[in-house]
Amino acid sequence: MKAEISKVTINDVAKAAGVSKGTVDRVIHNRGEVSRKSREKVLRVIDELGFKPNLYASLLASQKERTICCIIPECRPGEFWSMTRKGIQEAAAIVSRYGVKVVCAGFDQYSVDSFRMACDSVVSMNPSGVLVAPMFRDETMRLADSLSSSGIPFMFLDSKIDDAGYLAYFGMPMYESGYLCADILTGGRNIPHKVYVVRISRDKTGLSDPTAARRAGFMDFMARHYPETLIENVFIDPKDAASIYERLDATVGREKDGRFVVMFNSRIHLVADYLSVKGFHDCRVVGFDALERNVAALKDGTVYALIAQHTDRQALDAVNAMTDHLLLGTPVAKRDNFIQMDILNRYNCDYYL
Amino acid sequence: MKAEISKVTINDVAKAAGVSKGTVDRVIHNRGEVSRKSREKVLRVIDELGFKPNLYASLLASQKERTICCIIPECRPGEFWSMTRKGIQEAAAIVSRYGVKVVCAGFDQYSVDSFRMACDSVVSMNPSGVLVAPMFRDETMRLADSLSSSGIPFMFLDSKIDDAGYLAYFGMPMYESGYLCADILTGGRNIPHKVYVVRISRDKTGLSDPTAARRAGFMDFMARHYPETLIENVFIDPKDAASIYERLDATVGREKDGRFVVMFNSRIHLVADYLSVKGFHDCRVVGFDALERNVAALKDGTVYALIAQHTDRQALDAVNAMTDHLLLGTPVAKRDNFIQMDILNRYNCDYYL
DNA sequence: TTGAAAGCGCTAACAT
DNA sequence: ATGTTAGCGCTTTCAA
Repeated sequence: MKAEISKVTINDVAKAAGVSKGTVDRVIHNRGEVSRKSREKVLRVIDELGFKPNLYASLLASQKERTICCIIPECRPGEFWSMTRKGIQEAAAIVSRYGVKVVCAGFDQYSVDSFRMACDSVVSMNPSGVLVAPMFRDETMRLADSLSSSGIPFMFLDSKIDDAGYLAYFGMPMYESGYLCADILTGGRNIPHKVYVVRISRDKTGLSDPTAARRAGFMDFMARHYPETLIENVFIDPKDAASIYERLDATVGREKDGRFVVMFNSRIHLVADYLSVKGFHDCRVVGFDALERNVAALKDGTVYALIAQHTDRQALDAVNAMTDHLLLGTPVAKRDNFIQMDILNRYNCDYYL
Repeated sequence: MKAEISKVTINDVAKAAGVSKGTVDRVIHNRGEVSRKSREKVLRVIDELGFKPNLYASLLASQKERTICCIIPECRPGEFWSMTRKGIQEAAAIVSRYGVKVVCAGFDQYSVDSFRMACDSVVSMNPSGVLVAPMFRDETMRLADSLSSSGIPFMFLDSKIDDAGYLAYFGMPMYESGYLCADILTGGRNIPHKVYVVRISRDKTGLSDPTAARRAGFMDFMARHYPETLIENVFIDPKDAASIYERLDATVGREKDGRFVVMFNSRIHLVADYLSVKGFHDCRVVGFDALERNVAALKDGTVYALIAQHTDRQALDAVNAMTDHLLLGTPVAKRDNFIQMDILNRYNCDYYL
């Protein structure tokens, strides 16, 4: 939202160009009905005088309303997506003053059907712009096509699909975050004998795994710097607490040479719970995202570090960018907006939001 | 800037309360001339209808201009304060649309006189609000008194003076940043035999040292976790390159047991230059702030980590908060706004801004 | 193709 | 103490 308030008004322009306000307005919004001659003259005068329309007067007069739809996973308080939702809320409050409404269409991140339904409902609303967390590739492509053909701009949040014609992307550089994670996990210790990568077992196939790139970055770092270190995957089901303990007991629990554990999603607190209950204190544990439960584990020393991102700010930026685009017709400043990766430990986490 | 756009207008309120727009307006801005009875009625109706004045219509109509003055050190590109200035610029562009002007009064951060002059010039402008980096205690108190007695609100940036009646503070938690710094410096290595603290020698006395609290945090951490470690202060003059090398040669250069070096201001690049020229690669170096030259040293491996803060965002937040306060009369959301401390290493610095 | 005029919601000067 | 009215800069009919 960069438009400068300018002292030059549409009246000044009209006078200087020898036409009426109406004509100037028609030129500004190129809605035709203007002779080439007047058009050129007005354009020249606008340039000479440095006229910038007053956005607020414009909004006041037009009383136009726009709607931005967000297609975002549903979640419970404290879960990953709640931060994003918070950012969207905040943004909604701000842009409401420009006559822009923000509405969310939620979906179950483990259900293609629910994603499809969310997409359909959004398309049927004929929104001015769309923000979407593209959890399912094919359905996202369908959505993208549908929106594109209606001339509705859309942006990706958190992850992206490159060959969809998105207006902008806001998210973390995933591969690099895995690389960073490996550095932190291994930094300043003896060479780890083995690293446990705890993963969520997904029963459905066809789900796009948003952390795949992160895992790749991690593996590349390890292969390069610690080729001798063993990597063992441990699959758990987040909904089945008992089985988590079982699985971890059979793996991490048996380790004798110093426990190194990572997770690439936001659920490291599951591991922290286990370690804490078992009284394992000699571990090096690194995870992602500053969920309350993760930060608690950071503070009590069970987790060594978290790699976090301000998804709320990310969402806010996205909504703002979309609003700018809608109101000002601004071509977005940057197409791929990579958020910074924040390293959190027990000493700086208190000041993280 | 949270005000919701509301469908209820001042006309609706006037009608419902059985008075005129003028009276409603008087009540809203409590500029007297209203009978108790009308006043109460209007207030009740406002509450019932949930009326929120349309800020833009209001701004449009009143054509009022306000000025925020910033008293900030002068600096060259790439230096610490240039980030802050950037944030102020950005904020200025945004709030200009609310008819708020932002002007900067610069000063030489090593000269009390120049600070005093900046303060005086600001006071004489009779600004609507003031942002100040309180580098000199006594002069800042003078400024605070003067502003307070004129009813001009002011905020502190970067550091603060507790017993001045500031409206808000935006900055880093300095003590904690020193603690964090010590943790990073010592983390995952053998116990350091000695740590070199490189400091700027200031010839003038009476300067408030903004990094004193940070140093205290650092020392406390060391005393607690590494009581055996020696701490040696090395004073350098940033303007005298030759003497820097001399001083470092005589200290850091002679170290045999692994070199640990920190600086508490933004000039760690001076040390990095030295180490790099000398070809010392076995060092653990930690500094502050993501200046270009510091980040360069981070990337080439000379510096191990930087603790950084987004002073641009900080400044932007401050200007926004002041604007809100001026326009909406909002009591600031938080008085002490501690910015997060960002840990930068070679793997995440590319995405830092 | 163009101009004139009536607002949008609010402020402020002027009446009463 | 209160109502009336003329704008603020722009959009949008409606005529011409």
